[in-house]
Amino acid sequence: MPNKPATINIIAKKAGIGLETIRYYQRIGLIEKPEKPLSGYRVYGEDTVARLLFIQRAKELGFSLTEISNLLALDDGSCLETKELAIHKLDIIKSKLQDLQAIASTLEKLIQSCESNSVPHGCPIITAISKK
Amino acid sequence: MPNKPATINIIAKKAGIGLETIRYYQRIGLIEKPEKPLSGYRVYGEDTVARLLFIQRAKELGFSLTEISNLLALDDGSCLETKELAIHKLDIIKSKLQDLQAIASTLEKLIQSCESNSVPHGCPIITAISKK
DNA sequence: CTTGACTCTGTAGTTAGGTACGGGGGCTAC
DNA sequence: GTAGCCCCCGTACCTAACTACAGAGTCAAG
Repeated sequence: MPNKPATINIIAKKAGIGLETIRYYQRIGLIEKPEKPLSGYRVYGEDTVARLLFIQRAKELGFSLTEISNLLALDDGSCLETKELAIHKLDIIKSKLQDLQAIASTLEKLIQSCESNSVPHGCPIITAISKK
Repeated sequence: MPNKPATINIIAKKAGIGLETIRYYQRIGLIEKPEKPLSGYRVYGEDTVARLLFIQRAKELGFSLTEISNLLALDDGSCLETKELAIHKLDIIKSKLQDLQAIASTLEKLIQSCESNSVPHGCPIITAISKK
């Protein structure tokens, strides 16, 4: 017996994703449905798996499904626009990083001061962060 | 006439937030409603404005409202308990930082690869995200 | 040929974080 | 004393990204 036809559950496992999620992506047009045999189950190709893996990876990079949809639509050559998107995303991430670094060091200091002199009543954490 | 009583709309403007959002925060217990005069409008204090500003800031840093609720709850416990929770929060922040740093450096590499590639055919960003 | 696992389609529910609205009443100025 | 804001409360609606489920069909093994 040759390898089984790749039905939706098979590619879901290959892509490490739930099959309901795949159907959801189909509904919103993020991936296409293969032609349905007149009567039977749809069969998927490796390209679908690749696309799903791309989506997963792009999600990890902080792209929304809408942005991913745009990215995929740009695949026919418009490198410049893709770069713009990536740069924009990087800017947002960088400023988030700075904010987080600031609060991390603030928290670190507060924890240290908590260790050195026990504060009698009410920890100053809230106040300190509010004042930032 | 002295300054007007701080009704919900006044503090909404002070905190730079919609009044519907404030009511929502009240519904989910993130902020308290001041006592309502037997018949009349609720009046808010500066502490509410401060709390709202804290919430705004913490949200910008990527905390969920639930996490913010926990952060705010730190204010009531003993210093020891507060410290424990602060340390836990710091751990969370640090791992968020690592994730964001990983994302940022990946994006940076992708953008660079785009710059060094002069072929307007098959964007390296798309290609790179597809692999891995 | 029956059984059980799987698929298809459509629709409904979920969580997070709001946003909007309608009916009722209070507050203030003219 | 009434016009025109503003507030209160409850409820409904919204987007994103799923997640679940019902009912019908299909496939493959025994």
